Amino acid sequence: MTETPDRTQESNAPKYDFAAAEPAWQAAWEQAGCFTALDVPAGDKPKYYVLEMFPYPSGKIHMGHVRNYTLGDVVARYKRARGFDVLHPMGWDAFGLPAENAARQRKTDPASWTYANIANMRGELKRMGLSLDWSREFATCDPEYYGQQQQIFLDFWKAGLVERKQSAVNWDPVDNTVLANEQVIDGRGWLSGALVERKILSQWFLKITDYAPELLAGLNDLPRWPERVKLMQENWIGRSEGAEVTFKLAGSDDGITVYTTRPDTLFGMSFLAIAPEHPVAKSLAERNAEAAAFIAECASQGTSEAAIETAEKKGFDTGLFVVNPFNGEKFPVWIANFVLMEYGTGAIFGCPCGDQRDLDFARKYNLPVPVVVSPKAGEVPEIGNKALDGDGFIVNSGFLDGMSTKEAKAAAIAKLEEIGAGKSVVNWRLRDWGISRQRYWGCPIPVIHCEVCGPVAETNLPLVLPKDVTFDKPGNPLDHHPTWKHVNCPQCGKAATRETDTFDTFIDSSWYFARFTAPHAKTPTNLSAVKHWLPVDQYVGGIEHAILHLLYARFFTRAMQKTGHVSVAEPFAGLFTQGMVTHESYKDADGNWLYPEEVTKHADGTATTADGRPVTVGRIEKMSKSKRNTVDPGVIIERFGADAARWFVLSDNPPERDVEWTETGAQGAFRFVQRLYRLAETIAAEPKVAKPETFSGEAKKLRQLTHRSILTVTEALETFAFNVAVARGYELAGALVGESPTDPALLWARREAIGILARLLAPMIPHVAEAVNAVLNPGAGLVAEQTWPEADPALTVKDEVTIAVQLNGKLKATITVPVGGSQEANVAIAKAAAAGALKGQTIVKEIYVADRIINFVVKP
RNA sequence: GCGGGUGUGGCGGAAUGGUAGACGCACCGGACUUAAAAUCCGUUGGGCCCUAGGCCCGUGGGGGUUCAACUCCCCCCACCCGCACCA
Repeated sequence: MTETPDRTQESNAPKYDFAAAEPAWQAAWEQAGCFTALDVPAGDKPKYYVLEMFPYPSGKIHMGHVRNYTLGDVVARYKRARGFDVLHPMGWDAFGLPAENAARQRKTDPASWTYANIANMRGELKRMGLSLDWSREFATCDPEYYGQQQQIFLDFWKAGLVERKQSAVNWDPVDNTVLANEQVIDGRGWLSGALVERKILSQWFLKITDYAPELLAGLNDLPRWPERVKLMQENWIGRSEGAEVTFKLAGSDDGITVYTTRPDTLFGMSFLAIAPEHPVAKSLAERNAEAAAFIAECASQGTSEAAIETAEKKGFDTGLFVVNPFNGEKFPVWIANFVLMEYGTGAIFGCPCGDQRDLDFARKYNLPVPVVVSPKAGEVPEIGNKALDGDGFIVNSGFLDGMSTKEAKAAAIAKLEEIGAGKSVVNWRLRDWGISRQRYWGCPIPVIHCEVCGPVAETNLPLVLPKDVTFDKPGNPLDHHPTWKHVNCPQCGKAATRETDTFDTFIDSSWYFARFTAPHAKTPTNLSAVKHWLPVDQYVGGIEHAILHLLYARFFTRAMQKTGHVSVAEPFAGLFTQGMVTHESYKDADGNWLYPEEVTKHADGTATTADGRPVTVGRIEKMSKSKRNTVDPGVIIERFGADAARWFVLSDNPPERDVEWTETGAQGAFRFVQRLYRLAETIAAEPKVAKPETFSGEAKKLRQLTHRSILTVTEALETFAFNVAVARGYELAGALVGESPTDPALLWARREAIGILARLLAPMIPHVAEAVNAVLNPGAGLVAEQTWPEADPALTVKDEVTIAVQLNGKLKATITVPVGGSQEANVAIAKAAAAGALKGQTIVKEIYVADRIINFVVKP
């Protein structure tokens, strides 16, 4: 009892104990059921569906998740306060390669690894205080989910949206395994190091190309999508108008058909090039060893378009010739590694003067470069190493001479049709969606292959993955399984084989947003629920998904609409794409990457390891495990609290840009949370006064700031300018710092300000907002259940304005005048204010923009 | 290679074609303290002039349109995202 309390320690302790408060407020929200929604709500509250891209359960949340889910949570909490009935669910994109890799390395099975990761990450997300309806949670690897997905696939099949086609995969000839593109490094298998081959397999496809026109046109119905995302999708779908032209092989009745968008340049032909997989190339390879060798070389380039296009342009002269239908001349046929079999007809005609790639190819193999396009009508320009790929005028081209490229296209097509050598066609870059994966940890494709009946639908869903699989040899464990694939045909009863491929995981993420509306329905969707909740009003995720995931989901939704599973065509009415989270990277003297916690930074800007070895501070890069420049959100939340972590990821820059995580920034956020609570305690302890009749001076100014803050924060939240909302929060809080006043009007205004501030910031820092509210109004309800503050219009109108006075556009003075003052009066004031600068100058012109600027154009 | 984006103080960034640098971080100075931390107050784009005060330069680089350009147009550079089997 004689112990003296350590006063130093006590005064050092933060007043706001986030570690105790945050879980307590989370429990209070849960108990009040603030965030649960009904599948089919009664009543007439408007609905708002907020969704963030669900995470892959890698084991721990990362800063990208913290940012993504905080952004979505701000929207969800804000919309709730605005009176919307909000649906804000969370789940797990749980199938995929990492679980199989973990199974191989650690001898665990993918399911238990995945579910353990989910359990851990669920805890971390809950600690963030997100306003999620956890009752809707599911993982895509739950049989309850993927069984419904199998049903959808069978419905698509019946509806004619599924087909079986040949397509190429990356084949590792040593491990006898199909490789993902990311497992191919510099053309070699990541584990075996063997040169990867292109191998053709029979696979399942969804006919996304049937919807190409709709997917393109539908972009016009998405005003709340970023323009750049729509542009990327438009280019990806790649509608082009051109012509198919058939070139007769010299001395044969056979021909090669090319697709071209430049029929106007047919007279500029220099060669014809075909893809290595083109039938003509293949048949040549059968009798020509050199051709076969070249084709094999091309096949070692891998399947990714980037790899093919960045590879050195190479060709093989087949010795064959084709005849140009316009001028009857003969041109050589080459096999070229940059011609894609998947695009157009797998063959092009080469016009070097009008296409850079063709020109590079012609220069490399010394092929002629006939000039047929000119920027000026009638002139024939010199072509160096730069092709004239823009619009212009046609020269040296017979009947096309003198026409613009646009006119010539139409004329050339008309002629082709007239002579029966070609026709006008619309071509799409978009290819059908190959959905077969030769892997275990995915949704089994519910098909049985019968020699008599062909492929037949599995009748007993869900078709569940077998658990007794081994990962001790390469390849697909489903295929290795001793019994799983051997079944009887559901139609004829004869012995048959199960499909051992699983679905592309992009399918899992193409309808989860629909399943969230009724996650426990016995059918894929509950129509009443999807009708009520879809489309998603605000979708939030990374820009890296701008094309594939979002396009697949748009297609899948249309296909589900056709098969009666949903009632809308577009899944996401609003889209926001966030930037990445970055951090400085560090290397030691031996060039090894170091984690931030291994690095000590010094005042002089240098850095060392804990034991004093020098550290090179590298570039700021996207947080990634390989560069070790990651910061664990769990550690950050433990040190600074969930609110501080949320505040920091919102504060430092606009959400669509990359954000750099910095220790000092996190500390700053922590201090703000503390300051806010301290302010509330200070103000709560001030005398409570009745609302005065009038406000003047400082009190009026504070009230004006408070009510303008309502407008500015509201606008910032509506437009995703969360960093601006944060700045306004700092501004209003800053106005409340300092000694407590005695003026009753100011006391009243301060109490009003801190209460409104808490509500304005609650979407961003919900825990401390509750704490502030509780200390100001003990016993009052939760902020999470309050409506959004409303500004008093009388306090938000500006009565004075500061106008810039410029000479020749350069600022010379500012004047503060009543809003709406007359031009005459304001110009007179401006002349007086800038009298010094105007001395000896003649005013040539006055530019007057009311309430903004006065610019005197002057001459000496 | 192709498609899409980004670039503003020491740092993150703000700015309907109209006062560039709001707000924050960091730094520096002051108050409080035996001291430190925390907190509070204040300074801070660069250069120049003799103070008051004023002048010049300045939004990746170069050109252009305009009374006025971070903002619009053209060319270039650097970095980032995507490229169909990573999610």
